[in-house]
Amino acid sequence: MLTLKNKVASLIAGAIADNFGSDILTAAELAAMLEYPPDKAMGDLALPCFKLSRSLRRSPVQIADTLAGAISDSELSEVAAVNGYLNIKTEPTSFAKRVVSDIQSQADSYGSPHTGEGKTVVLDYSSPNVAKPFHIGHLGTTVIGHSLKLLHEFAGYKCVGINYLGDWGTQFGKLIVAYKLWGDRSTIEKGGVDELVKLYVKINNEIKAEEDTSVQDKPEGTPKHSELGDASRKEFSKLEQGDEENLALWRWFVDVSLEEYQKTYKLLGIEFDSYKGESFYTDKMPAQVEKLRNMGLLEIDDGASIVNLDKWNMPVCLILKRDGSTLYPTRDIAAAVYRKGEYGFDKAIYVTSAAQSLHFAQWFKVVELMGYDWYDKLVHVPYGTVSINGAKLATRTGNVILLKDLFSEAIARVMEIAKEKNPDEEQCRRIAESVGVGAIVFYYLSNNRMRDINFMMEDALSFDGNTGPYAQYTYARTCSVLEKVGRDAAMTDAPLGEHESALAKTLAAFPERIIQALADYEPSVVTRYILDLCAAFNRFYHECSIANCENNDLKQSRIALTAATNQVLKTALHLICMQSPEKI
RNA sequence: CUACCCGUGGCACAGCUGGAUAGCGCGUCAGACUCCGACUCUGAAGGCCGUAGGUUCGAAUCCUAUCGGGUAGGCCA
Repeated sequence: MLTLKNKVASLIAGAIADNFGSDILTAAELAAMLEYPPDKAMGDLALPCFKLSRSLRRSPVQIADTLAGAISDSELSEVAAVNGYLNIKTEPTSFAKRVVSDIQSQADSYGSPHTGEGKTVVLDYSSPNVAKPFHIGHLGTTVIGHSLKLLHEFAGYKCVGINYLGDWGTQFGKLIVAYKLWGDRSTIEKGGVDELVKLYVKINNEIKAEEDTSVQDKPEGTPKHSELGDASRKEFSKLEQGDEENLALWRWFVDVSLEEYQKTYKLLGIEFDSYKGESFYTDKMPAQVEKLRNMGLLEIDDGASIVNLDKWNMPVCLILKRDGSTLYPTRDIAAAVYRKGEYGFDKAIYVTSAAQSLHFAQWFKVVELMGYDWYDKLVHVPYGTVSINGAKLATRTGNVILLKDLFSEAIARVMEIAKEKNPDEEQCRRIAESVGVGAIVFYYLSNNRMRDINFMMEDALSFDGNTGPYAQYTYARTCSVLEKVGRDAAMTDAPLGEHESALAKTLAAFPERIIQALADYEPSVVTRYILDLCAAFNRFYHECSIANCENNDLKQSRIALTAATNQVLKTALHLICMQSPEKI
């Protein structure tokens, strides 16, 4: 695919060779030097010639002047030298013609860099803990992870989405005890994961109370103790040994939780390729521990087995507890080894909170020390923490918003508005789901993932300004216009105005934004592109009549531009987990 | 104490592989629809880019120091 930058870069490369007899810079290097001028009056592309000054041994002004006189092309209307900058303007009509015909011919694949063909990437994201609330804190990993999956698929990668469920650990011992004491099958069948959470919270409170009582009036340092805690450990140990009753309960808890998470995933249009959770890897850890021990990487420190990472300026990585049981890093290493064997990935992406950055840096290093040559294929993609309306998330104080509640609130608000326009209840429901959920997703994916996000309900559900509904509304508008005038139109030679050519330039920028989004693992690049495209289209739409345009050639061009916008918008919305309803 | 992340108009954020006059949205103020969907568009006010040095022809962007906020740091995940 020949982008404008590449084309201009090769023209410049040719001009440099002709006029300075130098080929020290390749077209690709020149393309990287090209930039977009701050003011469109200056041009559409610019080359600051300061960068060439040293290697060509001329002054920037001299270089710019020479190049300006040496470059001409049918797609370029003006090449001018201004204070050491080489400013290039495109000829709007032929440029737009090429962009739109690219979009028409490539359709759904327009914008794909095709860099992933024949490669596999596994993405580990969402990964909620069974029998714990699935709340707004999980939104980041879920939507960033899925968007990255879609982006990689778009680039041609074979993708494996893994939901690494938190489905193992001592919490299940607690849950089993709680269920046996206070639980009731039909209540849980009816109330789902919420009921499990209630049981879990209740037993944790009871254990804490017992522990506090146990040390009352005792000397300082007396170990805390609780009957329920003991019982829980015992039940978990039975579970580990394959006790049938406990295994059945555990399986059931997992199923009940998963069933509910699926509803949320369905709203987001997410499906995972694997739900192998922590439990799956329990029997795969000993081999890795053995390998570590054989390689002499393990040290015993205060009874625990660790890998010392002093040399890399990191705290020690704990592999085994004093009692010999495994830890988080152990399981992650075993999982990575398994996945490498199973999928032969070219890249393994983990999307988790930035709070876990050290943990990932540590076990990635351990994988390297173990001699696995794919250690550099592991990528941690962190994101900032979420607070709600300025306050931290806290289950205890009730400052949590469950994802299902968040989405139903959003859907309900859209329903209110949609009802007025759409009498058909079923259709109304579908629109409300895609717009309501889309509003939340768009809001979340609007900013740099590393920034801590303060989730403002009012802003997230707002319909004005740079929002999901604005983007979807713009898409619906393109559909509406095209329904009226038809989709089949090609660009003509009719001269274009500033709004048409601004739109064409924005459409042309899509491929490089996708490349950037992939390079930075940053879905917000796509979100921001969508806003740019919507703004360009809405300006065009407002100023230029499409259906009622009297000049038929111009009308054809405008229809073609609208169809191209429709195509690119649809692709882009999809890449950030948004639906694109044709009517709102 | 140590490491990482974030500090840009009242609010919430772009721009950060150095480049020409720092952008968008919300809010505020003033405008635009006999016209393809007004959930749209146009204009104005509002910022010495946390602070101080340094590198450079050129710094919001790179380096150093410092302040403020967040997160993590051996038996949780």
